[in-house]
Amino acid sequence: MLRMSSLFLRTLRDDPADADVASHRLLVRAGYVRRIASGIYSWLPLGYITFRNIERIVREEMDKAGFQEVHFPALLPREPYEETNRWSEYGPDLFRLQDRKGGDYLLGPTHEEVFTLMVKGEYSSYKDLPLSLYQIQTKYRDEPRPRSGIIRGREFVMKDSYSFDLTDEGLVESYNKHREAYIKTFDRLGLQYNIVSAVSGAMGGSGSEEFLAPCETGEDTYVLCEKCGYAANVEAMKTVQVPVDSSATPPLEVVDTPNTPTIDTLVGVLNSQFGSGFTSADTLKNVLLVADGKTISVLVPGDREVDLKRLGANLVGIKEVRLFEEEDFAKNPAMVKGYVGPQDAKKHGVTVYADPRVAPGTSWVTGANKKNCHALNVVNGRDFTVDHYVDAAEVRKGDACPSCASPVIIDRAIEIGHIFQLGRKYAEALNLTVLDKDGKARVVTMGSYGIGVSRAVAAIAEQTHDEIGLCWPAEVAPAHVHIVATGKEDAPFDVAEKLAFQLEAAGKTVMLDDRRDASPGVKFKDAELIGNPIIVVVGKSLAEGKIELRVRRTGERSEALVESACAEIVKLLA
RNA sequence: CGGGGCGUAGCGUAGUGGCUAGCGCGCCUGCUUUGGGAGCAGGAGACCGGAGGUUCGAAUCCUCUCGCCCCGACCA
Repeated sequence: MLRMSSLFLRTLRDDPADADVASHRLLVRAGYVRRIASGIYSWLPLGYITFRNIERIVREEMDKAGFQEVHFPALLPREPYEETNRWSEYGPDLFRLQDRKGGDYLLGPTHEEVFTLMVKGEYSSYKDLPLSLYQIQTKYRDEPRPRSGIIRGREFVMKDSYSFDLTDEGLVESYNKHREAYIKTFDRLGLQYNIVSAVSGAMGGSGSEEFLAPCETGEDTYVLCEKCGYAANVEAMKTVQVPVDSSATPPLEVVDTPNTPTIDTLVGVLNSQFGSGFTSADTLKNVLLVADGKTISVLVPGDREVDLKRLGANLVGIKEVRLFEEEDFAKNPAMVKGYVGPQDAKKHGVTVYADPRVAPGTSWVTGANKKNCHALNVVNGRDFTVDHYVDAAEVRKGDACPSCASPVIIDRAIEIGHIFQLGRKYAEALNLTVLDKDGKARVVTMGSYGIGVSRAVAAIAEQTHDEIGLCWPAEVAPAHVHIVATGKEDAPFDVAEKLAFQLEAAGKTVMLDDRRDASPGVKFKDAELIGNPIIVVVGKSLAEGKIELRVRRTGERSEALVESACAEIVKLLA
């Protein structure tokens, strides 16, 4: 039982000045967490109880699925990360440190290497597979900019699992088992979420889905089709390409368009000189970039920007992309800034990428590769060649759903889980093989699955809070029932305590406000701020042998006789 | 790393060259009060983020520095 009279808790009346998002503000105000450095938080009793409730649910669902828990150190040696190249590839986001002998260590940002090595050390037969291991561990990432309180910290707790299989089919099966376990976990946590297809990005691998909890303050943007349920991270959103018959398009024509280095100025001149009706969507934007040192161009319709994040995620085999700068133009005199067109790309050795919207047969106004000149009727496939199609244009609300063509919406969310089929990258790098039936060594294929445990505290707070405070689902709340005793007589305090014992005997957790010196108003405000699902008030109506029951979420109030109160409360919680 | 903002008591803040740094919340003591962040009286608590400088005099002006928050870049 948590007794408010002795609980290590001080609630704040004012919002902390450095907290912006609701979860951060309320978790601080209600005395759940305190910031100790940028992106690093301490958990106070209420916060830690809530945290452990979430951790418990995650653990239970992992165990039910047959995954086995292990525990690795957070402090790790450099070598394994050297072998997979991540000591250097992870860059400045990795917390590195040295021991007294000058040996390099790191604080684990994720644990693929050590899991792989552990399995390698123990298992060597296909008969031992499939296998799924998990741990719940503190992770460290020196984020360039920690933000939003608990949502993106530099120290956070994550449940990460890894599956090990002999075959690709086995991997899919393990992946699906995790997917099921995640659904059960997040359902129990009371989170609303969407499962969206994602690109696996820096980690490599193929199939990948994210569990996103929609909320205003989320930092992930995703696309959702309300009609058919298609959901995808913007990076992973596919654009359906519709080729066009161009046989009737007049031949390419170069025209003078003085002082039109931008799409806007170009459209203006086109409409004044070549009849009206031109819009930016009729023009072709030719964005030059340097990809791993080579010049590439990316074509998108003139009314859209190139989404560099999306492009980067979809460019296969390219590590680093940056925009052309002045000095790049200076080095490449054939590229006329503001008047670039794809017509001569081949000649200059420029690889041409195009968003699928720039479909074969479509006709455009684009640069003529000559200052103050543009070309009309430039047809894809006739006047220029696209080397690769890549989803690169910004995604907008109303774009066509790739599966049913209805307009999609765009929403924000917090990423609470990520599952993906890692494949053989780490097993290969660390030489994790098992002998198959024929006695031949075969590289194991892996899956990797994460749940942000500490982040889930914030995500639930974001989705469930209201104007007056936190508002937890029963299973994660610090207590199922928050009993407030009011008045200066002993009676309400005695009745409240008795009820608390009854509830505990019935398997419910209880927080009892037994403070003698706090006024009823303070107790009510605190109860609402702390956010336990049922608030019980023992006070005035005790004269008639009654107590008051309130449901925090709905604000519903009812009365119950003291004798039947426990049963009523248990019923309310069911 | 670029842009913006902010560091004054545990928390929220006022104070733009002049007396002993002010207020609210919280905390301590006493009395009163007990169904919506109570009232009165008394009290403790601040080297004004740090260093250097200008000045008769600096929380206040200048330089440097450290830290924090937000937007972007980056990252999952």
